[in-house]
Amino acid sequence: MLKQAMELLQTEKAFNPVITLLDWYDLNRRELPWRHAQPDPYHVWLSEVMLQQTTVVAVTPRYARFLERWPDIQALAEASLDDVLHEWQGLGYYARARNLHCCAQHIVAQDEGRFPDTEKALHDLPGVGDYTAAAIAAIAFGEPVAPVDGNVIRVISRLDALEQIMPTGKQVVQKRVTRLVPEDRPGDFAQAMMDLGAIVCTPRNPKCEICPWEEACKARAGGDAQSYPRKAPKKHKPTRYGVVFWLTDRSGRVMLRRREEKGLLGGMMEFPSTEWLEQAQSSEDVAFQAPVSDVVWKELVGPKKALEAIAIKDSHLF
DNA sequence: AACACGGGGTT
DNA sequence: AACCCAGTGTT
Repeated sequence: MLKQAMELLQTEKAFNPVITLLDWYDLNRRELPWRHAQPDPYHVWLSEVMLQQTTVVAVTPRYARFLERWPDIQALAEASLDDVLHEWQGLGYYARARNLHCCAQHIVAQDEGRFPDTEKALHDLPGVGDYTAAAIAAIAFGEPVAPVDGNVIRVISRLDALEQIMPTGKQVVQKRVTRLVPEDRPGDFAQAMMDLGAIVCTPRNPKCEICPWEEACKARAGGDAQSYPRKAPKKHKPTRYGVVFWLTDRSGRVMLRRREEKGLLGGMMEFPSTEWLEQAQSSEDVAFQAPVSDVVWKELVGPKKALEAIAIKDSHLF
């Protein structure tokens, strides 16, 4: 039929964003430790949780160590929470490690070790939200769903020049990207979207010249891709200042204290410090808050950088 | 909708 | 020094 031939011709010529993206992904496929042809759900789960708010560079060596120590979910379930938290040390968001351990025990005990295999079931796990449930479902089980993270929000906002304020308008992105998911390669599509956002469609100075979607991108056409996604003005977070105390005894041991069980870094050890206020305190106020008073405190001038590192000046952290 | 939760990066 | 980045859970 002539009509069919015309349609075929058109589909061949028309720009197909999904095909174009998957071709780009296949050409640039990065070999990462958590990439496999037949991904182990446990591996995908661990990598996705570890990658929450954490860079690939930071995750790569830690992921390898973690799997070496606990190669499967049974092994993780048998580990002590303390060991898991120590293995997680330095990665931040320690609730992730607690949830991981809790999930492992639950799955091994209640479900005979059978890993939840649908987006819906995955979402019930503590520490697995919208993004991670969709990511595991697509990558490990081939379910045609689309994880939406910051990368995907950025890529889709630019593709369609969405004026919705993000992340409030995340639903619009979710619907749009879900329509794009190819039935045959949902996992590759998910990873390709995130790679595109991480490598090409970056928050600042996006590399539009090498983007597989350049000709389709509305924001690019408008000449200001970087201004997407639209965002609400952020609240001011004032810097807070404090002093950390470094106290050693004759054998060189350093004084630590344990934080409250609830709240930030609950139950973990820290250096004694003053309150954290928006204005630097007087030396009298600092001395009053010192853990011991019958010593002569010396201000560390040389290693001040180290002190700053310990103090973590970032206002919203302390 | 706003905030808490740690770590990293760029300007 | 100031700013940006951004999943999950709680409120």
